[in-house]
Amino acid sequence: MSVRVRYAPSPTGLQHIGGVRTALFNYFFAKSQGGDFILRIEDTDRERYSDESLQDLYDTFSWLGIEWDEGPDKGGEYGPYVQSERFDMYREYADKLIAEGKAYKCYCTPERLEALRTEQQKDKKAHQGYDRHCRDLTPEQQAEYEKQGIKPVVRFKIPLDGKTVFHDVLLGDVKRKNSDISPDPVLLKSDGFPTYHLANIIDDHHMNITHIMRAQEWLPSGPLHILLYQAFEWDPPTYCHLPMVMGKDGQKLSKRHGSTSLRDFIAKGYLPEAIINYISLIGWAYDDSREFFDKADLEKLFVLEKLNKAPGVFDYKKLDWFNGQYIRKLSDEELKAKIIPYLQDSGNVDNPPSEAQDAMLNGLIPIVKERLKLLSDIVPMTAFLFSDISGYPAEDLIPKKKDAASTLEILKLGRPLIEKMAELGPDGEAQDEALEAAFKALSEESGFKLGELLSPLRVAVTGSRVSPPLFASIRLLGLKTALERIDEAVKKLE
RNA sequence: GUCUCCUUCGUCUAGUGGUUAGGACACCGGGUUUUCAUCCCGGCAACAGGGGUUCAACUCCCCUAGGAGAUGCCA
Repeated sequence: MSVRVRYAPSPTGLQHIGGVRTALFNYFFAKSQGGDFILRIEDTDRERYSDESLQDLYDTFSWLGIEWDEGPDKGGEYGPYVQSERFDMYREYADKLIAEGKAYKCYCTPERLEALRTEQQKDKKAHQGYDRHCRDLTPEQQAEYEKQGIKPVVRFKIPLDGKTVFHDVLLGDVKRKNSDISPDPVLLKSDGFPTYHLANIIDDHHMNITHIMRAQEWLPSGPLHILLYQAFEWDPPTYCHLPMVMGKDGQKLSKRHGSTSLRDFIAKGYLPEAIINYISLIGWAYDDSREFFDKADLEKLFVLEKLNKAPGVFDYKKLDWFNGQYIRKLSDEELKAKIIPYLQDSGNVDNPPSEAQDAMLNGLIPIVKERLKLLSDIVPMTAFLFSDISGYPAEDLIPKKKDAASTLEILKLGRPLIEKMAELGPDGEAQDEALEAAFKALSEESGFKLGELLSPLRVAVTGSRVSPPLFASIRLLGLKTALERIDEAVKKLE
């Protein structure tokens, strides 16, 4: 039987690292096995549902370049792939369970359940959860509740004794006493919608899903799901509970740890290649040394056997490092295309870029490429080219161990060389080398170190002690503006 | 509280009875460099603890401790 796996997100929020990791692992497993990857929308929570999250799902995966073989937008022979469109099915199966005595209607109000829960928490009762109040209602009692117009939920009868075991590819056999399983979970809500547990089992069965790969937070639901498969007399799929992704403090990754939604990562300028590569390495490793994998590699190399059991901490710094690596692998043209939107958003470049701006961009790419970690870094890194920089403190102009007077001297010494840069050679590396030679000569002649000579000029031109290479920056800025800035620096010191 | 899962450098990990316990990120130092970054070199740093099993345990078993997750008409 060929492998069929699914990613089944609920459109109640933005796609986040954890969900995407689960999707990726499912996808890579399917592809490595020559199987199919299916997308199913689990929109049974109509209170938290939002169109925006649904759109975000599509946007995120299209950005990642991950495609499913079957899904709402693609079709397929097992559709519909949206649970709200499979509504009737769930009701029928719930009724079937009731008829067979495997489930029952419960008329308890949310208020009663809430009160029950707080009381249990207060008393630290050994067993928490529903007290099975309605499990054995007489027909008369049921009729009474019905008469009151209470809309019941349908609950599953968890066996009172015995135990349930299921096999997990990663974890082995997971055993649990039935008395420890959440007492009689809700299958059908009072609004007629199924809960995750019911819909999930029914759909996975009908969609012929062979492997369930989901985060370990679902592990406690495993026995319940097995019991449900047994109740329907269906064969359960193979389970594999993936280690969870944690924040720095070891808790489940969440917003307070930093960005978690892919939308945030995209906005900051992470590349899909970096995200895919890094995320795939949380809880999975190929061998003892290889760490670069692209999508195609993982489609071939991913194996369940290499999965780790322990949860992994999401390391933003390592992701940054990967991103820098992937930025450097980009061609100048590719990087330029990716950077333009950031410059446009900041208002520094027109849409589309003017001819002059385009030329400037071409010159910019080579000098920023190995300095970028995030694409968005381009904005602060090049701010001096687009806006006034005169706000820097005068002290910044003064090199270490020097004073204002000698700095003034340095600026006056350096200015003529800059002014004549065009005469030293054509724009580009040749000019850089000639200028550098000129400054080295000046250094020997004047006794100032090369760094001491260039630092004040750098600050004068860029407003910062840290910048892209000075000479190239001056060419991009324009010689005229650069000289004006040097003159302003001189005034600042005087 | 109860149940379940987990436990190798700060972090991600390699390791399947005999290794100087390897790699990467981070960090620290050095080199290249007009600053920064890149790049190169070097360093730091781990088998949670205690019992077994065995000639031999990071590797197998048990206990303890710690961590996490679940305990919803959310998924």
